Amino acid sequence: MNHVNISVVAKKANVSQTTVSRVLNNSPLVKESTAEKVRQVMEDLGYTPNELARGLRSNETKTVGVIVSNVLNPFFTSMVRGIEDLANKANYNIMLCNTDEKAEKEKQYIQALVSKRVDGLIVASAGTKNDYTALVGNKPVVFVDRRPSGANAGKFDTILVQNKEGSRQAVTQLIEAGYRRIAIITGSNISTTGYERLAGYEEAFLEKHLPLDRSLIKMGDFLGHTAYKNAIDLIQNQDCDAIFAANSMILLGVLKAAAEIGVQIPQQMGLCVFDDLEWMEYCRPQITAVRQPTYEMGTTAMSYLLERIAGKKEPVREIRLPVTLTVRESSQKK
Amino acid sequence: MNHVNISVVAKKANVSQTTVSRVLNNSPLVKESTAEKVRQVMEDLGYTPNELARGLRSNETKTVGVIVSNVLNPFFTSMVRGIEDLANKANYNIMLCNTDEKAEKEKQYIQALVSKRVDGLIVASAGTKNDYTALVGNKPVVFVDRRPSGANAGKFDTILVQNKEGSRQAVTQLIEAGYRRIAIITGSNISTTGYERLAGYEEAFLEKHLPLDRSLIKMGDFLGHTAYKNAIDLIQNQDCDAIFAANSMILLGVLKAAAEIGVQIPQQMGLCVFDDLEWMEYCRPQITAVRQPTYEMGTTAMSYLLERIAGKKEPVREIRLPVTLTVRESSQKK
DNA sequence: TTGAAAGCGCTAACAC
DNA sequence: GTGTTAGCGCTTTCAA
Repeated sequence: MNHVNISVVAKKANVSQTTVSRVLNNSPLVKESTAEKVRQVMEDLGYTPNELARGLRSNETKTVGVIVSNVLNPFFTSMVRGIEDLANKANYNIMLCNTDEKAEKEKQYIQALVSKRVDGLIVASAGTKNDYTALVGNKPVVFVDRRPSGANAGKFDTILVQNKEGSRQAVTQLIEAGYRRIAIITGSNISTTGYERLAGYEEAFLEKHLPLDRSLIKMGDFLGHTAYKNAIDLIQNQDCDAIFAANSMILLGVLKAAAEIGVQIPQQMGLCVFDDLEWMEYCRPQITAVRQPTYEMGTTAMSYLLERIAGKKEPVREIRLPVTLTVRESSQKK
Repeated sequence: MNHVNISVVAKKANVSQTTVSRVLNNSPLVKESTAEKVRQVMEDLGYTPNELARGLRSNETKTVGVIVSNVLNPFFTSMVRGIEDLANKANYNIMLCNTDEKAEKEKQYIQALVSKRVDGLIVASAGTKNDYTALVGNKPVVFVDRRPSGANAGKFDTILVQNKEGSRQAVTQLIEAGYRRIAIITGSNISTTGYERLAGYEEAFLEKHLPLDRSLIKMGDFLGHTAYKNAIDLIQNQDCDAIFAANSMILLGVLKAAAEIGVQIPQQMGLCVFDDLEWMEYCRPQITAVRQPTYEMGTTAMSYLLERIAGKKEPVREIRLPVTLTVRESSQKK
């Protein structure tokens, strides 16, 4: 901003830079009267410490990087808010990045953030190709939502949800409601979320001793780009009578397709989604959804990260947060 | 990360630090063969330039601060995505902050970001109490969504939408659809969004020569905290037959109230909202909404900011992006 | 309780 | 084309 730095303050206050620095860091080694005088001068001069210089010297920036696939996905929005709230409480700022699920973009972001010397990273991994240890060195990283399968991925704390279980419950409920040709539209099978949600779907059929029709499984992307097209195909050509959308971005595509074609939900087609949003309760038909503790995922990830930044050396943790199915109108055949 | 810095690279490559620095900055002053050698050494050593040191020296961090009231509001989510996309293209990172509309929190964020030497700031101002020039000095700031009325606020570029016009159109349509006791639930009257949307509401009544009933005007908050309670009161005690929600967070409270009380939309009550979200088109009843170009607001703000960072000295700009009303089921009495 | 001085990793005159 | 040198603004020994 202006050009008042620590030495200007020091001169004006007739003390050394060291003393000013001590006041800045609340060192108890400074006589209270001196400290008071220095603070007064700081105020008068409108002094703002340069955190770049501080960081350069002390190797901590009070900044963490947050890398998600797309903050427009309400799942990530809420997680990011959880992260930011805790970060703010701990006097940290966050740098937000969107990868759009592209491993290359993710890699570039990580490099940029490491160069900017963030104290740690929270990553919803886009892919498996990145070798995280090579990228971040010994900087702490917490993975959220997905466990990357790349090299060294097992060396970092990871926060997941009960994907398989949530998915199994949702599909089981559709089966019990009387639907039979139940389709799933999900994202890439490479990610934990992708294959675990698919696994839950398959398990539900197995448990009910029902046959699995592979043409009812659509693997697109979690960004929702291909969901509409997939839904159209399922409804028009595959004779499906229910769709399980593996996240809310996919659901939007399904809703669009259903509205266009004019299928009645839940009479002609059942519907269910992984990730519960507020409006799903208020619209008609209300939409059956698997709730994930998104905000808590964020706060948990951030609290883990803060512990690692503080130097915690305990073994790597992987936790699964619980999900809950809320059955609403869209999955109940009249 | 590790301890390889510019001098290590220089030694290993048998050149000076200057040369390494030049290679880093793609200076044309370096012989290609030398540059190639240096690059090779960098690669071998896994060298990552320290942006803190660079920023300290060069006074630019390639980082901008983004301050919104709440990223959970899809309006801001989309704007943030727009900002981040353009930032990424321009090789910038963003620091994201949520103020929850608290002037004090906003002030602390600004101070922190200025200390961290962001190159500029995009702010959806929480209040009027902050003197932005005092806070940011001569650092560029672009205001979005709201024009702060505080000291010196007129010195910064500002991106707004046609609040009054959008609101007027929405309420006019409700009137023309036959609703008469049309209520508005809006946020604080201090913000541009607050008073302009209210002004549009009032103008619609004036134009139609209809009386204005002050008991149908509820001024709560844009975070949506008080919307439910206000909606309950309007429906149960004020005999209102339509509600205009001044943003989507408020709409959720209204929907909740309507669902609980069991009023039929649009037969018993009309509904309309400022800010159009994808699901509003797919749920039943489809919700009439005023669309704002949220993503474009973000990219526009960021492009303005980049210009200012680059040193553009032109007069302060204030622009209004257009809004469009999409009439759907919720505002059409059968 | 305070200060002098070195140096974090980099860039930018200025010389050669 | 390349190197020498002096800081950017701060923290941190070490000494007093």
